[in-house]
Amino acid sequence: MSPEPTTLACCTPLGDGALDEADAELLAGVFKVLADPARLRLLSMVAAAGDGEVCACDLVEPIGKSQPTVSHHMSVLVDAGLVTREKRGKWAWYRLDADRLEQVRAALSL
Amino acid sequence: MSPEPTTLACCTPLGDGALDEADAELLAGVFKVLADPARLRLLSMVAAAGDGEVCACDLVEPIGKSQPTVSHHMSVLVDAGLVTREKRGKWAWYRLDADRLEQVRAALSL
DNA sequence: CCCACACATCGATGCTTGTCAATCTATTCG
DNA sequence: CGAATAGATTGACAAGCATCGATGTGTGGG
Repeated sequence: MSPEPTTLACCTPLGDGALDEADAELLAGVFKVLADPARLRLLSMVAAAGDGEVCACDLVEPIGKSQPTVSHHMSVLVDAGLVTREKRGKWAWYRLDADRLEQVRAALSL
Repeated sequence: MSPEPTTLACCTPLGDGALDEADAELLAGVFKVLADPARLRLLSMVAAAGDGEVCACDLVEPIGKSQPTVSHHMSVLVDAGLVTREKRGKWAWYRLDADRLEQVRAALSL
């Protein structure tokens, strides 16, 4: 999707006066990632993974979407820094980045 | 916009196992509202209002968008329950719904 | 009563993006 | 090496949406 890996942490909280255009764009980018039901379900599945990680092969069938679509969504989540991907052998394993999620949560503080 | 005022509170937190399709749709709807820079800036301006409320007339110029566009965005925020609108005379006054925002924040908990 | 003003609504338009089929890449195993 | 499998990438298409100009609606002042 976006070439830039959204390195910027994220975000002046809403409460800190009015956001400038740059901050708003950055924060909106994170919410754009969360603004899709399939992506939210995938994220929650990663978050709920028993041993902290989940294989891509276990995501396709329960989500009811095609493999390319799931791969696409996972890439978006990775680019946003919300999950990490590790390829082991033929499989891709995903882990939640809890700190990143906490950052986003903090951005909604007043 | 949407006829339904999004009455549903919002949301099983991400941590509570995998979200079902309905919850995901609902939660994604809230994030969709937040996934626009202009809307985030407007929301932050309402949140930062000195006396707790802000007039629509004070939003158009600083945001750099047309009056219809601002009106549209504010309606979306109202429909999402994030702000309330009160018309007094010729003017529309907006207030932040902090509880609602807190609900959204809580949805990102693990 | 009429005009000016604040805001909402409508219609049209261009861009973004979720989705899938087809294909490509990489890894494992005989 | 060659076949099979997991996953990523590409291309195409449709749907959604941000945006604006034009217009509609309601309010207050003269």
